[in-house]
Amino acid sequence: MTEALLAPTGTGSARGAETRQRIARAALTLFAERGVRETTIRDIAGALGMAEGALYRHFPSKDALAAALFTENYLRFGAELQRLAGRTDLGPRARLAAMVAWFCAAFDADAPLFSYLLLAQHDQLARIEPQMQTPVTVLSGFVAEAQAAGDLPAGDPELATAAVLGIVLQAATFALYGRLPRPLEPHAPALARAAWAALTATEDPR
Amino acid sequence: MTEALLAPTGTGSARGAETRQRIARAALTLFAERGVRETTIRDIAGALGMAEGALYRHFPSKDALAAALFTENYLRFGAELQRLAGRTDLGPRARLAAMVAWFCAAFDADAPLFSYLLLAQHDQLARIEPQMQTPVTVLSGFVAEAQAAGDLPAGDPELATAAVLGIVLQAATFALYGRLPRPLEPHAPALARAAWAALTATEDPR
Amino acid sequence: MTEALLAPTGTGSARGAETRQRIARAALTLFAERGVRETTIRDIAGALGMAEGALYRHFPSKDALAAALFTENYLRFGAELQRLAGRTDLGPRARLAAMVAWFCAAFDADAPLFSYLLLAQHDQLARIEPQMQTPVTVLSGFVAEAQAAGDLPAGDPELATAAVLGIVLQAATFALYGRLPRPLEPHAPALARAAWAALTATEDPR
Amino acid sequence: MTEALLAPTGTGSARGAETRQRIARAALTLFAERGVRETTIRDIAGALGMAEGALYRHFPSKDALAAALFTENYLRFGAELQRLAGRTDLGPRARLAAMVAWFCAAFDADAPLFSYLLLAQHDQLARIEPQMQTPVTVLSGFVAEAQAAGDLPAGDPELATAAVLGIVLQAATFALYGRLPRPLEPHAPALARAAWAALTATEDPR
DNA sequence: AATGAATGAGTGTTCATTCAT
DNA sequence: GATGAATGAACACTCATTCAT
Repeated sequence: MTEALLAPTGTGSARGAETRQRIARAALTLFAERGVRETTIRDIAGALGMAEGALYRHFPSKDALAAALFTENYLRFGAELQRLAGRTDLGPRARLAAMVAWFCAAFDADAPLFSYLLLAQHDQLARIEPQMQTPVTVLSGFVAEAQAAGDLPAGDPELATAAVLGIVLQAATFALYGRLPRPLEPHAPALARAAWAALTATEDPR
Repeated sequence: MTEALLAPTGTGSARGAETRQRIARAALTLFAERGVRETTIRDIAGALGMAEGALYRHFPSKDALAAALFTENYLRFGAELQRLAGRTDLGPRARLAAMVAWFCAAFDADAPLFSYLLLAQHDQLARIEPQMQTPVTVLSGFVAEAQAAGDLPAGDPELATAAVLGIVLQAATFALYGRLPRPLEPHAPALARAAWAALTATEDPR
Repeated sequence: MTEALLAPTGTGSARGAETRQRIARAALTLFAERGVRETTIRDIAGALGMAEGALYRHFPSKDALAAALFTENYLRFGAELQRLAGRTDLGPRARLAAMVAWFCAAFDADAPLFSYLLLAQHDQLARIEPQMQTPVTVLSGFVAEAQAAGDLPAGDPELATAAVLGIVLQAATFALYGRLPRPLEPHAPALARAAWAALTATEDPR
Repeated sequence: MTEALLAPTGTGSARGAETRQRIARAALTLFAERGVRETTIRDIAGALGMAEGALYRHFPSKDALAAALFTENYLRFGAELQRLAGRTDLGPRARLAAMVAWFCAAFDADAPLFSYLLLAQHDQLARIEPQMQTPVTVLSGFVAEAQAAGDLPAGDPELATAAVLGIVLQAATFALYGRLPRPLEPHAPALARAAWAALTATEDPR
């Protein structure tokens, strides 16, 4: 998961590509920890033990670094999730469980990346083209289709999407703040159960 | 809800208190919209039509303003929520529904405040003393007690808390980004249903 | 001449306007001496004994300062010259002499300004709208009209304009480098004579 | 004219000398277009399709390159001009005409070089030793001698030199900015006439 | 109380130059 | 000889904060 952090946009020299990866990694960690704005180029360079100016050989600006970090990985997350959402060999509940488990595994594999992409609020979202496939649109599409197919009770698909996404992301947030123990994946079955229950909740019994 | 934005810490002059309120309101709106770091004192002063230096008559620093805005309202949110959580005259499901509805109403009444307190990630959280009653601790306490009392199936109370909080906060996030229509309160019953379902979800049927 | 250096675009406070003038003057001197690019904000602030950041309250950027310094004064030069070019009560030779004398006086009154506007090569010229009246267009118009009216022998008006302008500006350049003594105005009659002779030069006598 | 751009100071390898020439040419073009300060080593290297570090095999620093480019060619210009000024077989007017024509031809042959040497303002001038023969000193010497010999009316020789130089250089400037069509050489006779007229202008007729 | 000019410590970025490969 | 990554000292600009008025 980590090796794909930043697509090889650069020169191609082995030295250069490796350095670019190191910069991306250090930046991501700091961005996730304190936010993009509160992370300085000096911080990143310091964490790597290199001069500030050196970073600019590998990406044109801090903004561009933050954007590349976001866009590329966000879309990759979307694609990976779509692969699970499209498993028509599985029933809807199993697909949902697979997606929930994927979120947990992604968090465990790279918490800073997960946090940067899914838990922080950026203006980076503005750079996402409306037709692109993101984790949110994949989840939303899955719910809408399942409702249309009668696999889920009718309801507002966005509200249902919010419920599923919220359950998963808030668990990750709790893990990040230490309210939940890591890794998150052991909790995946319970979270999937909760998510499915939320999706299938109907009128109050009276 | 709005009048209590910032407790009257100052001199006591009516004019002064009013000005302090106006500053708090303008700051909150900008903090919620763009974040604390990306809001300058000049921005706040400009929004109010006053000089930058004047703000320092009413609070000692930008950080102190951000902290006061957070702490006081966060704890007030906790207290208001606790009032609902403690309604032992109601059953657990009704209490949960009341809390979910309260979240929705709070969002509708003051979205910038809601966003600043509950959707943004700050270091402000670090200023909260561990024993203080916050929205999160109230919710967590409610879930733990209900599980202990047998009103909810046994399970990890933090995971269950995350589910409820996530459902509510992600709905608010969607509303903020325009994925859900406002106001949020009409969605409260559906959200409460989803939250209750998530709390009561048990083993996979086999 | 100097008081008009920078039109009062700013706040209006007496303090502020005066400081703006001091900044404009210091910047102009340094820009004329070493060029815009090789003058740093630190240089200007240092020459004034103030902090660098202070300059930014009075103009938005170094480029904007250089542009304002140029445009406003360049157009003012054009207007003052046009006043002389339009003195139809005088014959063409007298008008030319008046314009040459004006150039000399302008140089003597404010050599840095003269140098910045007329002797340096900037991209600032690009900011001048084509229809605006500049020293060059005024001179060119005068020559073209005089040729059309038969007051000057026919010929390429631009070439003739270049001759007059060159005579005056090169004298100023020599004065700047110490090849000619200052002030320049005592040389005005001789320069006017040379300019008139250049304008009226016709075919080689043979 | 171009081959002499930069004297072979280097190792002596044919390849090396050729590369040095290519660097000098690319640097000169950029220096003339935008100025020394606003041209980066990267720009030059980029224009040549070579790496930045490679340039340092051929000259010790950017400043040294700019200085060599200036000094050598400036003195060569002086020498070429002196050859014409010394043509005692010709009368003074013919010699002046030859020098004016030479300026025009030099501009047409290599406008970037002409511009860099004669139209831009550098500190490079400071590196010229006072006794060296430059275009300016040659012209000045010619005028002074002609005045002393009675070939020209008495007058301030520097003022007269400024007139001649100004006529020629301003015409080149106009050609550079597109106010005059290129090539310049067809204008040489008219410019020579104007220059001679300026040199021979005497008292106002009364 | 209020104003807004001034300060000073940063911030992102540039670039001539060096140097390991 | 050539490459391009790395350095380090600027540079233009920002902004929380102070202070004379």
